[in-house]
Parts: sequence; C-alpha cells; structure tokens
Amino acid sequence: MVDSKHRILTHACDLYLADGFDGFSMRKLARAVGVTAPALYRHFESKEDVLLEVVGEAHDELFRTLSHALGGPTPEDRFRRAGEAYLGFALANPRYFQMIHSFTEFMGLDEVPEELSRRACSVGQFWHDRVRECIEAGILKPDDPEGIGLVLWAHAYGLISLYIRGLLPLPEEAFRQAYTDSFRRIMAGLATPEHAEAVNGVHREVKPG
Amino acid sequence: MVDSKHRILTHACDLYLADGFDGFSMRKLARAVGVTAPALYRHFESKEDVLLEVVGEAHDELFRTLSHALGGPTPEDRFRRAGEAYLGFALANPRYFQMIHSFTEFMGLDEVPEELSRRACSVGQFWHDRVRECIEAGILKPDDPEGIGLVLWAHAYGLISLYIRGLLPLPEEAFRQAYTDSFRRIMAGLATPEHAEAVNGVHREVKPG
DNA sequence: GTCTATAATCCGATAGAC
DNA sequence: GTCTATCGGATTATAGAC
Repeated sequence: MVDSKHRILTHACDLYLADGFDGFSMRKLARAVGVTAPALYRHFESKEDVLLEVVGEAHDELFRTLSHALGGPTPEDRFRRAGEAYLGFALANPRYFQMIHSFTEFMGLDEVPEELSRRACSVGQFWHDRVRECIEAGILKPDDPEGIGLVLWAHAYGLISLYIRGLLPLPEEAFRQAYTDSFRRIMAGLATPEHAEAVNGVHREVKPG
Repeated sequence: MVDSKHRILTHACDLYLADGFDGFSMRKLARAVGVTAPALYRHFESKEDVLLEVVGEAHDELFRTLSHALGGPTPEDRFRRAGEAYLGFALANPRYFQMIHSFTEFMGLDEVPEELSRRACSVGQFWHDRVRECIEAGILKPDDPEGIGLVLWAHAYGLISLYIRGLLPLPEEAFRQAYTDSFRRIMAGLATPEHAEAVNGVHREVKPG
C-alpha cells in the first residue's frame, strides 16, 4: 500500500514535469497510473496533497544536485560549484525549480507547510555554510554569513526566475553568460580586496559613459 | 460597451486581489458584476484574456508607483527612491507583484504575449535609466548599464519574491531591514570608491569569523 | 480493511432565443 | 447584450465490491 503511494507519486512527478501545474489533474494522473480518479484519494487526501509531495521530490532532486558541489577541494571551489549547480538544476528542471519556489502561489496556500518551510530554510543554510567557510578562508570579507548568503540566494533565484519565465529575451547560452557576469559583479563587493581584484581583472570591456 | 468592459475589469482586479489566482472564476466575477457568466464572453474572449488585462492593470500600477521616484532631485536620490518604490509596491500589492512576474506559470503560457513582454522590458529599461545616470554622475562605476541594471533588478525581485512567498521567515519590519542591508551589500561592489566607502561606513557590526 | 464506482457540485465555455 | 440551457471536465463525499 505504501508501494502504491510511491508508484502514484512517481507518475505524479512525471505528469507535472510534462504538463506543468495547469496541465496537472487527478484524472490524468489516474489514467497514467491505470486506476480511476477517486481511487487516488485513498492514498492522498487531495490534489494539493499530491502536489505537496511532488514539491518534496523537487527539493530532494535539488539537494542531490547541490551535494555534488561539496566534492570540490577548497571552499572557493565548493562555493563556485554551488552556484553552477543551482543554475544547472534550474535549467535542467525548470518546472521543479518553479515548483520549489512558488508552490504557495500555485496552490493558493496562505502559509507554507512546516515540512516545506524547513526545506526552504535548508537551501538558505546551504548557502550560509558555503559563505561561512569562504569567510574563514579569507576569500569573502568578514561579514554576516546569513546576510551574504541571502544576497547571493536572492540574486541567483531572481535572475534564474526572470529567465525561466521568459522575462529576459535571451537564448540559453547568452543567459549563462549573463548569470556568470552578474555573479561576478556581486562578488566584486563581497570578496576580500585581493580576490576582488582577481575578479575585477577579468571583467569585460565597457563603454566609459 | 467599452464602459461595460472597464467595469468588468475593475471587478476582475478586485476579485483577483481578494481571492488570488486559484480563487478567481468567471462565475464569481459575473456575480460580482451582477450578470450571468456567459455575458462576460461578450467582452472578453476567455478567462485567460481577462487575467491578461489584469496583468496590464498591475503593470500600470507598478509604473505609477515607480514614476514617483523620478521626482527626486539627483540621480542618486532617484536611484534610491526607485529601489524603495519597487519594495513599497510589492509590499502594498503582493498579488499584483506576483502576477506581473509569474503570470506565465499561472496561466500555463508557453511564451509571453508581446504586449506584456514589452512591459516587462520597460521595467528593465527603467532600471537601466537609473543606472546610466548614476554612472554619468560618478556614483556607480563605469560598467555596462544593462548588466548593472540586471543585477539590481534580479536581486530586488528575488529577495521580495522569497519574502512574499513565505520562504523567508521574517516579520515585515525585519524584512525591510534585510532588503536595505542586502541592497547595500550589492552596492558595495557597484559604486565608485568614494561612494562605496560611504556605503561601507554604515554597515553594521559583524562577528570577525 | 482496501480499493473502486457512482453521483453531487463546481468550473470554463458554447449555442441559440430574446 | 444578456439570458437559459447545456457540454465536458474537475474535485470530492458516499456507498458499494473484493
């Protein structure tokens, strides 16, 4: 019976990834699983309940991707890889990326369920950890790790969101470049002088006003 | 007849702002207007059509708010006011803010309608203008205005979005402070040395690792 | 107990009378 | 321009089959 639930959830993730939020229905899900729609309500309280578990799967996938960044040899390397992993996850799984950050809007929730609130906080914590060890290694200026982590998270999330939603009229390769450039511009103010110089040394030609 | 359409649109905005996307239905709208549902289809092709015009109203309201920032006396002042106006709009009209940036997800559109794409670009353009005049005034480093504008827009949008969606467990006053702090941290890397020093001079006490 | 089907209710959208 | 009537599809409570 717990097996049935898992099988349904697998199909639910596939359906959401294929058809998106507005294309997701319990009837379609039932057809995919091979049962009638009401049967699903034996395993899940509601459509919302199913989607909330899909959000959980999305989070799991994100953390799987982020965890690869921890294989880097140095704090700076892990930091850089984390940024790349976040972008890579978003471009590889745009629907999961959207679901993770905007399920409250999608399903009209007034407040975030505790389970998912904790998961969201752990994305923030992951960044705080990367920041903290870069501060300790003298790569980032000594500042509040939570504040720095929030700047970086907000920027990366915002930029990727604008792109995924089609609000930045750029092809993917140009967007990857814009992401890198934008990240570098933020780092110019966060890194220690010696690292900031290295960062600024590679920034591209500009029109001098 | 154009008057009827306007009256329906007014009720549509109220209904969306009150009940959100998932609480918005043509039948509810018809009840609010005082007609039956099919009558609405004389004035709007579909529910999607109605909501697209609501997005237009949201954009109008955003630009009305942003335009107040242009009353500042100096480029720096207009720049600062623009940031505050964007935050103020989002906190005063969170549903409009969400609608403006994520209507594609809401209504399952594959691409952004041209009319709204142009409006989104003009938000970007507004920031580019603020950045350009600050560069010319020697407040921001001479860099690509579009690139700088994108960093600022992405960061502000991302941070506000995370908050509105309940992913940052902070009360509003604490969030306003976090927004200001985060903005200042970004500016540290974008402003010219003299202005950056002024900026860094006010940053709060930190634990030195 | 575990699963399924029927049916009530709501939604978006259309057809056709007035 | 608006109504009545109606279709197809959605969620979900209830009652019945294994």
